[in-house]
Amino acid sequence: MGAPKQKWTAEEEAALKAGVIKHGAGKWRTILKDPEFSGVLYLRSNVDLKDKWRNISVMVNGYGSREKPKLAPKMVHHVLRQDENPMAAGQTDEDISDAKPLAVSSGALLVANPKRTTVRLDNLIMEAITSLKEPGGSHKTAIASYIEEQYWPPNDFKRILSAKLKYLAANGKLIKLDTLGDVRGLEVKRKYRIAPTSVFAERRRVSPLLLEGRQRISPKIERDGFNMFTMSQIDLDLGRMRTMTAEQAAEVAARAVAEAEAAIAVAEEATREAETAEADAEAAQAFAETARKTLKGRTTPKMVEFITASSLNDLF
DNA sequence: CTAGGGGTAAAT
DNA sequence: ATTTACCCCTAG
Repeated sequence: MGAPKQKWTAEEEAALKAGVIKHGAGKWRTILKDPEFSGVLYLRSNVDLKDKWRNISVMVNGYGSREKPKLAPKMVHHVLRQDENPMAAGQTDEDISDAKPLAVSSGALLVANPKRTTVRLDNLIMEAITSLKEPGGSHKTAIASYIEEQYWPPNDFKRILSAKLKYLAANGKLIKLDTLGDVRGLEVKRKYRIAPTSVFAERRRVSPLLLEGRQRISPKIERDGFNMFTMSQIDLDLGRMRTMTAEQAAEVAARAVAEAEAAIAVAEEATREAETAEADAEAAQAFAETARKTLKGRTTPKMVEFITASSLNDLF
């Protein structure tokens, strides 16, 4: 029957949009095979992409290919920014009209369309972060720039953005890095990254062959010798943890995981031969590991369950 | 493979 | 009730 439902995540949507820009609407197989997107879209089929694109289009102007026009085409104030998209060049007219939903979608949504003005700034944020693909996450300013570039946000947008980021971070949808400092010259502090949503919910029907592509979590780091500075920081945090409530500790542990991932992402990006980057990433990972063990060892069953339920397992 | 038409059902 | 994800089918 139907389908148990797997809502499209913001990053999948972003990947789809990016794919359409890069390869054109309709080149779904191509988008899917593109290594740049296969990592995110590996559980979607070409038909899924097509249908999703259809849904997006429908959402934008009351009628896609389906749905009869009940309302006369309202002239949307052309708030649409004729942006300097890479697609302007040598595209067929078909491609241009096909790619329109993307442009209209966001631009119009944010400013013009009265009904959908409330449209998820959340999603824009997610899209920004995933599209920026900055290792370890993105700063508020980068996120703001991205959104401003792509859309036409209201003037008080930055204020709202700040509030929204704070809210999302408090809610666990985003993780704000702050205990880690620089990793190999790259600032990680105050970056926001998308929380590990345990995207590991496996799906039936997924061709095993497609899974080969990319392992979610990082390279084995096989150095020995830890960064002593970071280690003492870890000790400090662990010590503090013992005096916390279960919830607080769990939060810290969860964040530790996120930061370990961030550090690893940064380490992957920053020059491969860099020893210190790896050491830092490893230290962070070790911290998370230790945190997990410590927590497990001393907590109530309920707490262990919480931890397991959160994305800790994805990492280890 | 893609475009669409059309349908079901889960979420909201 | 609407939206949204997914399915299936057919014609190019």
